[in-house]
Amino acid sequence: MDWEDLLGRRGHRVTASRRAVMTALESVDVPLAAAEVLEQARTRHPRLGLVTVYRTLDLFQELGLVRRVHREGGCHVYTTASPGHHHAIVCRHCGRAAEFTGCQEIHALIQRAEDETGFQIDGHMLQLSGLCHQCARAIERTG
Amino acid sequence: MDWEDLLGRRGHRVTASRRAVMTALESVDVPLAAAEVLEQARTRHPRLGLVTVYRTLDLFQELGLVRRVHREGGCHVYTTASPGHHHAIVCRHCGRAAEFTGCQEIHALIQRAEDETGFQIDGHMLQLSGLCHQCARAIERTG
DNA sequence: ATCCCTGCAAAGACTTTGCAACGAT
DNA sequence: ATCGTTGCAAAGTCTTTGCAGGGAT
Repeated sequence: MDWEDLLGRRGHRVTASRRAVMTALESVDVPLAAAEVLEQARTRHPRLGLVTVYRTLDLFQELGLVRRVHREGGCHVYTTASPGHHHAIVCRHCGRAAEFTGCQEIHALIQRAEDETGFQIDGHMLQLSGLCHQCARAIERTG
Repeated sequence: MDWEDLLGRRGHRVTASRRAVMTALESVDVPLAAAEVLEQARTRHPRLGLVTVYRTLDLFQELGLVRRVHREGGCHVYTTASPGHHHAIVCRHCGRAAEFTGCQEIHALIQRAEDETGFQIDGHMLQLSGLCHQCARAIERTG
């Protein structure tokens, strides 16, 4: 089912703001903070405000359309909650992102974590950090 | 090695504030937010201020004495940490936390990701979500 | 036309910074 | 005596709330 249909069925309206927020999240493969969603979404809908971004992300999360995860440094990031899932690698220097799919290794780890802790684990979010090839070389040169 | 010795060796001082913070964390088996640490610790050291709690928790975290984990609702909670690299999992329902050890599986995944993307990866953030044993059972019973 | 949604401003929650006094070594 | 540490106040970051006008249905 399309997310616009879902909104309609739950009595919510489909607006330009909401389309812009959803498009922003769909256009990148990295989770975005609210302020980053705003920046992205304003390219399509310049009148958009940060408050609306927060409210829209809350709504989308309630409907299961996006997932809210924590980021080191104190703010939350939001990502589309597609059933198929991906992991992101973000360059700490230039922000370039690469996507990395498949997590057989993580499933094994989760299995072990469940055994060790007794928790029933139903989701995971892994983000790798480091330097992309270009930045790693540039930094090597300049010391 | 005792944490007070560790502080000394790294050039940090052992103070009443730091003892009060450490005792507060050790006295409970649930992770505490900074404000909760303050409340606890003031029973032993009434002059303690919130700023010092934050600074002390930061220091302890750098030294690997406490672990900072995220809690739904926007603030961080701190818990005493056993040495070594761990990941924390927090129960989505009651907030109880557990640690699990080792991430050989992640290292294998990182190796593969480096080969595939050309990134030089030097860190990872893994967040598991789920329910602790008690909450999983409670929810099962109530439907 | 209805009433949900939006943007602005302001408030709120959590955390960090500046600085002078204090205290562990 | 030295210099790391503390507490207060103030500032900063992230997020939520109040309200009147605007837009989807």
